[in-house]
Amino acid sequence: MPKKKISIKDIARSLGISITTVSFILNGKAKEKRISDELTLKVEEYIKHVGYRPSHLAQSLRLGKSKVIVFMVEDISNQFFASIARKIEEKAYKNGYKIIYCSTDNDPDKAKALIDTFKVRSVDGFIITPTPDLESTITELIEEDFAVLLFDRWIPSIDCSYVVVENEKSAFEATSHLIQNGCMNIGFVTVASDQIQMIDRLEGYGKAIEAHGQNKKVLMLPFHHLSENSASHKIQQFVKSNTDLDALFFATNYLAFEGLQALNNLKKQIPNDLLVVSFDDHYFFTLFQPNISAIEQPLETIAEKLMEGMLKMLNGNGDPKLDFKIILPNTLHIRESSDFKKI
Amino acid sequence: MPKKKISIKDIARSLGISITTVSFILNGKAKEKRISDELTLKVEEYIKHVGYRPSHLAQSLRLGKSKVIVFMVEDISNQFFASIARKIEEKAYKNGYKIIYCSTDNDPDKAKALIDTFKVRSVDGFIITPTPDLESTITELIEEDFAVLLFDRWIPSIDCSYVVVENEKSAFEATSHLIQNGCMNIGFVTVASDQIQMIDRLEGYGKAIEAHGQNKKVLMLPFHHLSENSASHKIQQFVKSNTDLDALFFATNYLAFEGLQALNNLKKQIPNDLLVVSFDDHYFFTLFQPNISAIEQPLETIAEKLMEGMLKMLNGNGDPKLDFKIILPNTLHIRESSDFKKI
DNA sequence: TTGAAAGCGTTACCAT
DNA sequence: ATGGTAACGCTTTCAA
Repeated sequence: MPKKKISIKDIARSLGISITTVSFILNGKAKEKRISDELTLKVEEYIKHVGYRPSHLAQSLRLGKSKVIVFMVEDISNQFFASIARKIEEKAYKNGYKIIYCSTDNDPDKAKALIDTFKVRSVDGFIITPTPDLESTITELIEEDFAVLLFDRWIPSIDCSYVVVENEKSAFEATSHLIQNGCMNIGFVTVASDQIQMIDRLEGYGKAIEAHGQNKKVLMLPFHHLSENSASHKIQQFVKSNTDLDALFFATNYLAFEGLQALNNLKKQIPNDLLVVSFDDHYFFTLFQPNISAIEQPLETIAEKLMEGMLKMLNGNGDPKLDFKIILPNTLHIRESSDFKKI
Repeated sequence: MPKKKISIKDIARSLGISITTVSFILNGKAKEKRISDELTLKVEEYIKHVGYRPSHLAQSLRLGKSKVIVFMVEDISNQFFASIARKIEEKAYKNGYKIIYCSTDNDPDKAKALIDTFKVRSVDGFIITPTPDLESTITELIEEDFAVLLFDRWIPSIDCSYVVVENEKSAFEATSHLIQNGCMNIGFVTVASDQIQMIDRLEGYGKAIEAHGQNKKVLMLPFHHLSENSASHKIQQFVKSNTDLDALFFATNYLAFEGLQALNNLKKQIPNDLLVVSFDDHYFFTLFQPNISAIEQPLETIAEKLMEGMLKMLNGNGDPKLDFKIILPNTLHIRESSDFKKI
């Protein structure tokens, strides 16, 4: 027997008072509206007694705000996104927001369809890792007064708030670190993608290489079908055909995993034959023997900033088009894979 | 300039017809209600023209269904749960459902608070990995006619649909496999928890050990504060103080990770010094050298069954208390860590 | 074949 | 100090 759902009206009727009064008390406006303490107390007790809970649905409809934030990422099962999801969740709930997630697979059509679904006036804000070709969709979103916050990557051509990390700088640092450790031929393994964070990482690598008068050796893996371990094969080819390679810098951790597989197949020793560094630290890198050097993104801070920005936009005191653009520094963890002294 | 939100009323007014007619056409009841093809077409075109989208909020309020499912797990950043989340998402969206996620950290109070939050009539169903002490809360949920589906673990004392895997059987198999490979002293590493799936795994291990007249060697790690690498330390102690140990069976993959760390610190060779098997396969296990044998849960099938069950309950033709109890088989992947022939 | 109106549960303006 | 009521956007019964 379903517990009978009780509404404000029921309360009002039972207590012989009006809906308005109950509503005022519920919303803490008892004092302001000068409702007697006596009645207030009586109502509050009754409410607790019958276990009344207001309907968020009705409130949302009435107030035009749903207290729902969409968290749209490339793939929620990716450790990086899942970790952020975990951290954001807490902060959101603490502020009375719920989070709906969805994955785009970096497919623009899917992303657009998803955004379209959510635009149907039932969400307040969007936290998005934009796929390519999303400029107009996002611009529309902003014009329609949704709170929009990009992260992981941003879109240079539009004016939209974001939270990202220093991709170029960290890639530059990591590459320089390899060079300082004596590497003369550093290969960079990345995916063929016009995602800005990938371009920035490549850029950082390139600048460091050029600054030392070395030559760039870049392996661009096709973006799709990476999962079939063709990636590992391709990396093997790359290493075999570039016999003078003395280091490998992976643009993401999943590329590094494939790469480690490849190096293992080739019986290459790390760091004796090749030094290794990867973007995106992972629990696994410290478990692996030897430990793999990696650039750690500040997950906690990213999540914090994300919620901070979102809440600011949502509670938008005044400025609706708040300019919230955050670029966070990373941490390079130098481990055994790129430093003989650590071995 | 926010695009003006357009409602059924606007459409009706613009076209000089009634709201009812528009609603009927929108809901595909034009034929049934015998509205002229002419008018139907006109309305449909107008709707497309102005880009009208119905308000889910208002529909939900009216229909008493929100098309939202809560996915409540122990920790959404855990690879296992994140993977299921990813797979469920797709199926849900395809059926017009949205998914709100939340993590309990296996804390009953948190779980209760979360459920309480969602009960506020704005969700249709719950997919839950129950924490301890949740019997009454879940029973209530069911009584209040929410669709409830447990997974990963279930609650023996209450009658509630679930999707789980054959924990005991697989643990039995894995243990037997170790015994067949000559192990005489198999240690079982688990967490001190009364989660049924953990108990079942221990049970499976125990039965296999007993069936061969061997002795049980169980290490129960405290459930909380596992992250500080005390777990690894404790496993080291365990291995050191049980010198005759010739195999380790980990009840979950994160325990295995800690264990591998520990074995590495102790300079133990796998499989020469110790064979290793773990519950819950992980990408990492095939990357690690040597590859680690593991029991793989059928993620895809779990997600499939979860959505299948959920949809059945939600569209509940007749039976509201549908008895949807699924127990899925796992796959034991025998790899180098437990089989000398594979090396 | 179409329309009026009630009702879902709120909030907030305007009365009293 | 408290109450009546419109409105949020939709579905559906009943009437015409």
